Amino acid sequence: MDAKHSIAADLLNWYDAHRRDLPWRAPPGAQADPYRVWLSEVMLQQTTVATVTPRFTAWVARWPDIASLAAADEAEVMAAWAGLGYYARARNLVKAAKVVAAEHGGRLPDNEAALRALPGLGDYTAAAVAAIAFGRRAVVIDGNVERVVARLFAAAGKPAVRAAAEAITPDRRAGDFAQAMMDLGATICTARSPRCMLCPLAAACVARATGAQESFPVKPAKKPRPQRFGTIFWLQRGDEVLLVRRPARGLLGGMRALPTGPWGETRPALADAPADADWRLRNATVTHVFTHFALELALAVARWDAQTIPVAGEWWPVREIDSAGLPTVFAKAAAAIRGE
DNA sequence: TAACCGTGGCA
DNA sequence: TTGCCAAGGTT
Repeated sequence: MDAKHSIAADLLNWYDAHRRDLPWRAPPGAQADPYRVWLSEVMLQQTTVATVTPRFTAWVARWPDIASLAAADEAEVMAAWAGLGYYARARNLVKAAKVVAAEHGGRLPDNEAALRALPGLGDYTAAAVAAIAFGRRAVVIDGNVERVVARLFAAAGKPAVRAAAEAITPDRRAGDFAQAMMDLGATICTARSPRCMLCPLAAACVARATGAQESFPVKPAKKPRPQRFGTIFWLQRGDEVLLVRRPARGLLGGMRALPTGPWGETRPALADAPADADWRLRNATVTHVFTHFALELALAVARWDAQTIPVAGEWWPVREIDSAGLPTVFAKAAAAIRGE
């Protein structure tokens, strides 16, 4: 057995003894449900296992298979995703479920290329589903694999990492191999302070040999995060507050929301209010950090006494605001206004 | 290619 | 407190 086969064998042996028990994983040797594998992979995109686990369980209780998801009410789906972030994932889940229902007989395609063509499945997710759900040999590269492989071979740059990952991916048990790499990356070969003393691959690790494990993978410098400002408009009629639906694309796309003016580089006042009302600006502000900018929101509050609705939207019971499926930034604003 | 796209936990 | 980090994808 050569060195590269030995890596896969050693890793799989470690996996058989130390694999994490996760709700989307089938018991050892059993066939995984492709829908659950797909759903978990999408939920786990840039999202921790701890965050995903309860959301996954609730999701499959509500939409247990692809057919139910393809027929789901999109507003309910978006509300169910609220708080998880990267909301295009939820929109693409429904889109892909409809494609699978209409064009694939209701079953996920069982090969990487066809999976890759579905919305929301990129190189990583298509490979992961092909390997984990269908036992295909696929080169699965996520952040964990990139880190593990970069350290194992002191590989710098994505092409070098991919070549190395391709070389060590076994023909058999490719799905277990991928999950083993991810478990190793999540529990042993961590980004900070890796536990090399516990690593089943330590003897083969090039970076470890020179003490350079924390220098891999090589990360590009990050750009500064700009500051933006905006105003949230809380319009209350009796015990209800005005909620709107954000545009289908872009930031928080398709999500229920509190009305807000545009977010710019200077502090706005009461421009772009959804109604001509007696707006009062609160002293407190709400801050929220997105991936690529930080936001400071002023809070404007007014009453609305007419029976009409000033803009396209809905009156929502304030007492039930937590069930509206608001993204976190709006949930924060609602909590701040109600708490005062 | 690089910008855009969320959130919560942790050192 | 601030920045980093987590099973990435789309345009």
